[in-house]
Amino acid sequence: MEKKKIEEVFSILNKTWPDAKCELEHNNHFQLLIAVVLSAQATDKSVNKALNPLYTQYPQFSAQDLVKMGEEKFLNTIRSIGLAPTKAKNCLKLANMLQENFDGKVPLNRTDLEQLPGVGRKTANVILNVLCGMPTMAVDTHVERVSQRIGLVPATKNRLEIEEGLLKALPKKYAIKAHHLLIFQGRYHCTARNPKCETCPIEHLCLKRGVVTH
DNA sequence: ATCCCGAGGG
DNA sequence: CCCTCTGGAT
Repeated sequence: MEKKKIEEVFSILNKTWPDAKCELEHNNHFQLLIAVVLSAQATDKSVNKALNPLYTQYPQFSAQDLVKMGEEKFLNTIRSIGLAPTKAKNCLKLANMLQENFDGKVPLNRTDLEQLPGVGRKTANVILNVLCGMPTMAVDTHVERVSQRIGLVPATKNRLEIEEGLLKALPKKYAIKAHHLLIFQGRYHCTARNPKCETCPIEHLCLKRGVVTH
């Protein structure tokens, strides 16, 4: 898609969702990291629902607190989230690694983040974007679907290609916010099933134009 | 390519 | 009932 049209897409998305931001509740870096790890193949609503009681009771819940709590108890608090046993195991190991290697703090660079269990490129990109204001592009199910439907980048299922294509095509003005604009478009409008094409604010710019098949 | 796997929506 | 959700590790 031409640069001018891409700029128009993000301009409209920005007007549609001026307050687009991370919707995972957290009071500190560690809580956000845990929330993002738990959000894999799960809605942020379900993650907030499971973590809210914990974070309300312990507003500064930290890596040390999670280690003290233990895997079994933590698993019970997150049971309502899909893939819970794997995630609980990863979170405990992650908390231990933070204690041992990073003074209990969340490392704010890609290399260290991606060494942590349950943390891959997408999660690292979210952390760097939300906590550091870095212009990263976390490509998840929403960003992949939306950017492919609109035609922002050439058709591919390779998420790294999509990430690089988007970063190259993005107007710098929206470099930091773009990720959340695409998330909101995907979450509330360009949904996987039954997308609301009839009332889509960028329908006239979309490659699909209401002929989405899946 | 396949496995991990619960709630919510349609 | 079936599909989807801010993926990651093997």
